[in-house]
Amino acid sequence: MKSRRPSCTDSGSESSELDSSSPQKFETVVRRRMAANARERKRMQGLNTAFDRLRKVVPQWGQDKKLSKYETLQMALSYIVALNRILTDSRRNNSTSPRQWLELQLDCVQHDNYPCLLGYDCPSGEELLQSSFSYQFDAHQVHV
DNA sequence: TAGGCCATCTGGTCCT
DNA sequence: AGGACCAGATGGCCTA
Repeated sequence: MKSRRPSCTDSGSESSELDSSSPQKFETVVRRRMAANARERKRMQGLNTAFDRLRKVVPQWGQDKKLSKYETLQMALSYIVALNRILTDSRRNNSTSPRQWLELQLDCVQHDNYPCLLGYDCPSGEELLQSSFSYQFDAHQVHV
């Protein structure tokens, strides 16, 4: 848990909602607000857990730093599209030999980004996928 | 020090 | 009525 903003309802409040006439009413409002805050914290923690799980299954080539939430979503989107493309292409070229299929995949390669693939010296599955997968970390854009 | 990212609070809206 | 979800505001931490 990171830093917490000084809380209105955890201590005292300037919220208009708290202009309650009786002390009992005030107490009820404060209790409700605190419960709502706790629920919201829990909800956001659930969301963050989901992001962490997504980060684990999404590739992070060359990124030693943890992906931001935005980057994680962009990467996931790009990853799904790339997988889908590979699946579609492999079905379409069912009759071709593995070598021919590989060559077809390499047609999609962005040669500027992954020059190692040019010489066919590292056509592993992951690199093949990477080649048709071009989420730009710095540009925050998907190019598939 | 500015900017990015994040956690938290809060009030509004919708749903049960 | 109360919970879930959302978006805006705010302030802390970190890095270039």
